[in-house]
Amino acid sequence: MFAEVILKTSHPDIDRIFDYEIPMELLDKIVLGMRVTVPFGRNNRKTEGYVVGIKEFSQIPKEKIKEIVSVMDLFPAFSESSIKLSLWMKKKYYTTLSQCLQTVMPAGINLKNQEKLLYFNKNQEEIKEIKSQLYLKESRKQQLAVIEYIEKFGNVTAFEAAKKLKISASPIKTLLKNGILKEQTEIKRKEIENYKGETSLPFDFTNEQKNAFDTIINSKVPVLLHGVTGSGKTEVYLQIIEDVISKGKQAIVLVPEISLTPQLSQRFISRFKDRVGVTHSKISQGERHEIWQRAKNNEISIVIGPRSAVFTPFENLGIIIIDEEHENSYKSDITPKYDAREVAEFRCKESNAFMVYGSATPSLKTYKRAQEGEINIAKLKNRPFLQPMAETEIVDMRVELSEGNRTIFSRRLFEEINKTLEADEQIMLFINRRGFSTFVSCRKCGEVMMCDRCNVSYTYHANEKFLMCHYCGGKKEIPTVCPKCGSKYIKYFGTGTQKVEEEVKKFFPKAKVLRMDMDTTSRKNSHANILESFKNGEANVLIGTQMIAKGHDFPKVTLVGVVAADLSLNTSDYKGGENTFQLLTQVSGRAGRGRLKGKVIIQTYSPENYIIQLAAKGNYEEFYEKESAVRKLLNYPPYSNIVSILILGKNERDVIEHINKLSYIFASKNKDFEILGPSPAIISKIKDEYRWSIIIKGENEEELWDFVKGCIDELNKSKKQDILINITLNP
DNA sequence: AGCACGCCGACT
DNA sequence: GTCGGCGTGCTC
Repeated sequence: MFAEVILKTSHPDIDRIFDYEIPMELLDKIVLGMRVTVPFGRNNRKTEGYVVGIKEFSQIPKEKIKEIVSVMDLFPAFSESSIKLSLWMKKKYYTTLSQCLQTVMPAGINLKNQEKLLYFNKNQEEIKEIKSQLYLKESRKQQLAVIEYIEKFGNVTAFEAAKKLKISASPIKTLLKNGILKEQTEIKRKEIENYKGETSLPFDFTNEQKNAFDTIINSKVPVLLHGVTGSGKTEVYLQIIEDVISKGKQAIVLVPEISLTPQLSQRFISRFKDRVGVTHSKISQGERHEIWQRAKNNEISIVIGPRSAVFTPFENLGIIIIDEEHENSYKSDITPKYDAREVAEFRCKESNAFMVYGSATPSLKTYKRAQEGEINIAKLKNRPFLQPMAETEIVDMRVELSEGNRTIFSRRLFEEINKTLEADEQIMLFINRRGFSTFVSCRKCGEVMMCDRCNVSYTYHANEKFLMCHYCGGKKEIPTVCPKCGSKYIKYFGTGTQKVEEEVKKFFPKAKVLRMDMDTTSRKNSHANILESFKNGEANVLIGTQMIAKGHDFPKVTLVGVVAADLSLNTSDYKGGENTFQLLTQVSGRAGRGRLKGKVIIQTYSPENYIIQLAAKGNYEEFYEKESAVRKLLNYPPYSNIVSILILGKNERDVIEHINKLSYIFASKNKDFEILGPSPAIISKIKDEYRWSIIIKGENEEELWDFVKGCIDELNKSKKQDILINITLNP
């Protein structure tokens, strides 16, 4: 018998099947999905490999074929369906099959084998008794030796004990089988506690919810559940999952890491108790592996987690729900750069499962698909248990300036902060800053310096003193007066959380302020600590970035202030508008979550901007119409696909030389793709590495991908060693 | 990716 | 006459 093996070593040249003979003694152990060690290369170096096929005959000349050395685990690391998924990912995300298999494999699999230790499964008295029994039976002296070894040297692995005592694994296996010893991973896992709290019962559906439920369970294609915050999406999820698991199937719920709050998991746990497994970045590799195993063994039926949970190895998958569908975190930023939404659709199609996208502000891509009938849609427009959405007010900061207010707070916001503090209610001040790039705008008329060609803001380069469009690479002098109104108040825009904190302390000395951003949350758990102390009322003002916008419930917050909506609107990429709409809608949802009515104040230099106006009204449909018209006009996604190619290296001249070469290859082969650049990346240098990029737009994703891959392959032929090439689809 | 092979210039 | 540079090619 022969095994088809993919090697762990990930390089395009060796990312193919190698045939190995299965030795007699391993015949019964080697099955599809097993991790094995094989000799590879001239030196027969021991290499990790994955069995992706088993066959009786091999085409490879007999003298070339080597034997598998050993198996790495007791059970296969992946199934046939995950091999199929990996093959699909390889093609879709331009990586090696080896990388994809490793992504699909259980987290912490290496740990498990190395760290499994032997423990006594009986108390001291019982052990004493067992020892004396063993002593009487001469043939089991080896078992006795194992027990005495553990008593003397503490918990060791089975492998270690056998080696030290120069015995086989068999006596240890017998001890395990008879329940005298048990194996446990060294990483201390929390015992899976039986849920003792109250069981939450299903709510009665409103008509809208009932309709949504019916749409989902009758749909053969994904369903977009478009529901405002507080419209009861979660209850719909819960009851559909109930329905799915009652049929013996399983459910995966994906949420962005940031909104995976204890409240949310608690809602699932109190409904489904120990049928639920929750994963997130804070849990250990050991616990992750535990959840993976329990899912595989059908001990749990529901897994909630961030994007990697999409690989949960349920064998009878019934539904995948992707909450907050529009979030960027569903895209992996490391290779393979998979999109959990696409992986989910693939898995659902394969196993005939339901698929739900949930969002209050769907991505344009998903909404477009719904509009075109490619997927179905269900809407939830009412908030059955909550106050109506908070009242939203837009304040024109240009007027503030012209009337002599040069502070970062408008008079209206100032007034409302005072009122809220008086009433002993809470305030959230939100700085919707994204990334690092800064733009230049006129504080008198609101004019923003933009690249006409690409409809994105010019990025301000403080060191070199010029403006640059990072799409087409176009440069521009920084104007000294506003080209539109002639005012001299034209300058780069940047307000940070620290500045806001200083100002709050200056103007409202009595306020107790908490600040949450990258600086204050770097320490472990400080994120949760800050939110907790705000919730407990230890402060009355919380200042923060995106982090504070998502998912949290603060019943005492009645005022939300968006200090400068322009910050996320004028970013150097085409998604600025979409992101701003989503963020503003989300922060607005933070006000008035309890019994008190909320108020939202949005400060901006462009109050006439449709994004800000429609976000204030909560009018998604009109936002979609307007924004998608702009995208269509400028040939941006979802009406096209964009590939961004990034070239990195320590030597700037080499980087530029490579990007120019690539640019030449593109130009010489190009048919009808729009090619922008080369230009320095938005962040042109990170950790001493220079970064240049080229952007290509094309209508058909596959054609564009193939074209780019072909050109990159050609560049690779003459590539210097220390140059890295990074390509991303629709970044 | 690793690793050996192999063909040229700078040394003991 | 040998050591070591890294270009080329192969790995079941």
